[in-house]
Amino acid sequence: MTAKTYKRYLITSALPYANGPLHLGHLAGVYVPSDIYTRYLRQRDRDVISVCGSDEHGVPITLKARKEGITPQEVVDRYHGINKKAFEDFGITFDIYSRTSNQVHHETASEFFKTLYEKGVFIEKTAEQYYDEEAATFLADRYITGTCPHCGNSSAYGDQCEQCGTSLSPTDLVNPVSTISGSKPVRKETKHWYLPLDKYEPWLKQWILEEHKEWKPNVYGQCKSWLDQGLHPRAVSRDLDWGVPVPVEGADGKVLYVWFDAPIGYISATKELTPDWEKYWKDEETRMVHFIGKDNIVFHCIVFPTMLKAEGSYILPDNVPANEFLNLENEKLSTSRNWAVWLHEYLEDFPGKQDVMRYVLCANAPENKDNDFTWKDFQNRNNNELVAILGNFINRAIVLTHKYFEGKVPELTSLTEQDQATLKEIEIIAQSVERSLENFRFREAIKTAMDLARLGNKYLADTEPWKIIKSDPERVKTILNIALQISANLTLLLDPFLPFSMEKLRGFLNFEGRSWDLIGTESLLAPGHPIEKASLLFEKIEDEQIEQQLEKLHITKEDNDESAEATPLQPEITFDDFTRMDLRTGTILEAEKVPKTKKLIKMQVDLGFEKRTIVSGVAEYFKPEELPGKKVSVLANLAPRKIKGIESQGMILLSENPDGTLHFVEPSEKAVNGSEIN
RNA sequence: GGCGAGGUAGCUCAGAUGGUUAGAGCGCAUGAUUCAUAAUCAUGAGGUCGGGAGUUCAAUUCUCCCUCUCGCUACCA
Repeated sequence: MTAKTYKRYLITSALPYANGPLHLGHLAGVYVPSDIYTRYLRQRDRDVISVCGSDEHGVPITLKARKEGITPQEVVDRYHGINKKAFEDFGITFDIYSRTSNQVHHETASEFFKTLYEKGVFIEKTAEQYYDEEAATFLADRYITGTCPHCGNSSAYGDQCEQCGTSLSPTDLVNPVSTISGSKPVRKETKHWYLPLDKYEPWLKQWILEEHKEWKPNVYGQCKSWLDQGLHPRAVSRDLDWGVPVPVEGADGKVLYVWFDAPIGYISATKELTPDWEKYWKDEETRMVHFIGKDNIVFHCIVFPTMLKAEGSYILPDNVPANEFLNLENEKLSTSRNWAVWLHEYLEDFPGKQDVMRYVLCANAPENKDNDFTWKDFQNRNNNELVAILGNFINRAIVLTHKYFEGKVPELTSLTEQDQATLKEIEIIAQSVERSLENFRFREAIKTAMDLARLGNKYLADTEPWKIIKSDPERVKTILNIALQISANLTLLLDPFLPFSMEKLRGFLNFEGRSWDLIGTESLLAPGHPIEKASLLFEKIEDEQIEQQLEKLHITKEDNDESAEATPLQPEITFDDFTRMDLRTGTILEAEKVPKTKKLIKMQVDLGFEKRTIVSGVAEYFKPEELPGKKVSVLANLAPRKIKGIESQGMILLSENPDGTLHFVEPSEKAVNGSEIN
């Protein structure tokens, strides 16, 4: 809660990375809340702009381009287009949806770097890195493959071995190879710039831990965790040819690291939007709010503020209402496993139902913890809430008006106590919604807003106009007038949440009012004002539609299980290569968990001619007590390696299923310990 | 293993600087009602607030330990 009042608002929403399409998780975590908040502020006639755009730099995009044989620009053009359209289709109304590959951004980011550079903010460090002489370029970690020093996988990447999951540094690799030219890279010195986050630690502690105790617990806690662990300088440049070039002499072939470059995208988008951009970024009377997912907390709460602080002339975010993650039918969303509801596919299956999804995602937003999206819940909320409560109330009010008063708003005659209480309630509800929105409690806000429709239903049920129309038509005039005023108020109150449906409802009512301040007014519709015949605001979603969606996911799951993308075959080796591996049969004698680790088990393995101690990371799938007696295959001549202080003398062979489960490669019972495996 | 977040009715979630009968929506049951997309309205049944110990006159709310889920981090096949 900010005691301070602000003149204007700058809303930023996390820049989606332009190497894939958007799914429900993105919408629920970031864009629906940010859009609701922005629409609300606009409706209050606040000076507000909402900026977003595609994050288009970074190594994954260059890799995707290489894989598909197109340029990085072509990759980002494609997804920028798709995602921009998806946002528009869902009514996410950014004032600008820009992109970091455009010129304004390049200039802005470049200038920002230069300012910090000239102020002497950065630390310069020179380190050895692999260089491809044929391609005349330094190699990003992902562009180098080689043999993993841990598991012997010969196609490990420079940053990680996907076979054993170890994170690596390129210099760890045995026999490194450049994936660009296939040549053997050489080590060469290269200079990089680092942002000394550690120096800003005291300031960050004061700013966040003391001055922003009102941030959400998940955000505050995450920041505290980082600050308590101690911050380290972070490199802001990379050797890569895709990105914003480092604007310093002698920095050829270097670009700004994508995390440095991306948040500046908020600034450049604003610049592109308005020549007045500085008043949004450099005036203390602007309230800046970052909408992000939890994966971005550290960048928006620690790194970017540090950059802004170091630059000196920018304001800092006042709040960062980060959401947690959304699961789908009880499983984590996953782009690579296609476990997602893609925005464009949703609209194909449910055309015109943007608001239904907006509603469900807001009502069940992962505000405090990870939440689950299920199709059944989607159907229930649509049928029981949007259709039964909201749509039905509107329909009742309009149908009755046509039935009794030829579609003209009847006049308000005398008000009973209940009438007055009902009208008063509108304002109370509106204030409550307002409070929730100001505090970024969107699920509470939408629930409260729906109470207005509930109020309408209750009012009709209590006053029973259909009963008294014959005995007291004057009274019915008042009743329907109030029911219609509630409907008009609903268009105002629900507009931030359900913009498409409220547009439609305004059409039914021939109502043009948009201002939030009108809410609570009891004469939004003048007596005699004509309204249209109602069509349905929301329609029921049938079981078959839900089953279809579940079937779709079911198929995805089967595909994943069965034809799980076969990992590409390793490069061919010779028979000699093979014979260098000494594989033996063994039996596990004892096994115990290595203390203070999550996955490691220490085993004694009988190889017949000797006993070995082997440490293996299988504790997540096997209990130590079930291991003794198990036959295993052992790579016996692997160089010993110290793991958690224990020397592991060899490696036990395991196969890994697509779902990550591990299984021993078990020789048959008849195999004698120590026998060679050929 | 360390750190952070979370574990509250069948489901999805609120809440409490510790204090009388712990809340909402959906679902369920019963009743009312028919203007309405079999929609609505009322009433009700459901919870030893993850488990254990401690502090206190009093804990679901504070402290400690344990456990489960998610994330970050370390270690790692």
